[in-house]
Amino acid sequence: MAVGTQVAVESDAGTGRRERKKTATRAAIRDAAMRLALRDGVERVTLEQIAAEADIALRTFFNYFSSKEEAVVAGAAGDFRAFVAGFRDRPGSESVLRALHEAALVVLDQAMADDRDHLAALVVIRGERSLVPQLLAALAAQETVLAEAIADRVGPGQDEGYPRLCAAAALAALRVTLDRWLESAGAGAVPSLDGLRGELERTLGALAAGLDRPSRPE
Amino acid sequence: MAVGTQVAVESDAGTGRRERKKTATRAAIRDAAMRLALRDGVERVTLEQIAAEADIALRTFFNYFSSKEEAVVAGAAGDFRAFVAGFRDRPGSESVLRALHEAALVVLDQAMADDRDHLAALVVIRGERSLVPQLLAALAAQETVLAEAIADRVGPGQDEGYPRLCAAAALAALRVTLDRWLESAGAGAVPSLDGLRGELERTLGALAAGLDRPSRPE
DNA sequence: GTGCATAGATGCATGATGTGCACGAATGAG
DNA sequence: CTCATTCGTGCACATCATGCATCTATGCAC
Repeated sequence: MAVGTQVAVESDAGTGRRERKKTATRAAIRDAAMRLALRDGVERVTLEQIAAEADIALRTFFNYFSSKEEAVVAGAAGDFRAFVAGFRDRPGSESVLRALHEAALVVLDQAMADDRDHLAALVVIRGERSLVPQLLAALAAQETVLAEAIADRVGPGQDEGYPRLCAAAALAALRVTLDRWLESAGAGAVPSLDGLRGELERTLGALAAGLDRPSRPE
Repeated sequence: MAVGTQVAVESDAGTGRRERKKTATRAAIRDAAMRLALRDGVERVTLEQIAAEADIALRTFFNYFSSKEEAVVAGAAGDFRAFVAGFRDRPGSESVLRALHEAALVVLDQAMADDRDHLAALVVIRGERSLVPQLLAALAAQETVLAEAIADRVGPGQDEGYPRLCAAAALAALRVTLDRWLESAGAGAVPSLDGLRGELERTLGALAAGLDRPSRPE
């Protein structure tokens, strides 16, 4: 490898060649899984194919992921982690939901700037029922982390249950918003990012304003 | 069978012996899976054991569930469905969140009155990481149904995204509340149902009042 | 009741998944 | 260079999951 080979996406724990190789292998597997799943459908791809595509032994696959689904979802899961990490970095002047909103926008921008196709993962997942559980599990894992971050942000001595409730509701809101956006994509190509931004604004606004509604009088 | 043999929990589609046998078999498998999972741990139970316990052929298992996890989670999934169905039955005089709250209380009461151990499922699931995805998937499935029910309740022409957002946030809130309650159970026995009721009240109240909070000034 | 059409249960064969174990090669530390 | 550790790999094995063919029970029409 020459000097400035390729990019340095993801969290390349730059310490030592070993670590670098590991993250590279992990990325290779993830991308291979995604590529094949996109081409043939998740169900019709075998681990053997993925291993071959990533140029590793079948047995090695399990050193990185415990199932095919986990590998395919890994990309999206990484974005979730980035989102939560981004939330932590928001200035304390922003309220909780404001910070969540801004963090979401930052992740969106990063995803667009990145070469990897972040949309592909979501599109595949939406189309394949078997991936939903894994995606939700990845989301739930971040929910715990996010709850801690929220607890740190609002400080102690507050409403005991607020952090987890807020984390769960916020992630649910983001999930629904993203889902509706992808749905509206459906036929056409990428439907304006601005539409997504607007939806985000409205959704989180609704969370802030309160979710109750009267029933239809009739 | 004599006159009043046993109970009639679940949704015994009472039409014909065939349907009755099917639901009975399904329940037998579900209960067998739960019993064995509770005794030995989900991972250490094989489908063969479950099939033997439920007195069916291994192959037959797959006529009812597509995986061991699905069978174990089936009980909880049924409660979710009951909850959403109960929501539909709430009078139109109640606001959306009010109706959700009442429906939750009704399901709780039913679960307590029932002979089947509804808590067991949740306890097992909490303890076994591999079940989380399946549970979340079951919840997500009901999220769609709930969103439709909410849409019907508030009537058309409203905020386009409200039903799904509300459904997702409400189910997330219920999940978190239940989880916190089970967590607090931990050591001791069943920690007062009234505690759970109170938590529910506060959680849904928070959803109604709005979730934003200022960050810690410091 | 008789006979038919269909749904469900079962067995068999087979591919795919996932894990424990052991060995060898690459890596990093001294 | 030497050693300890980590990681990749092959092998064996149990389990999971599905498609196909077959057999049986059920429901229905008459």
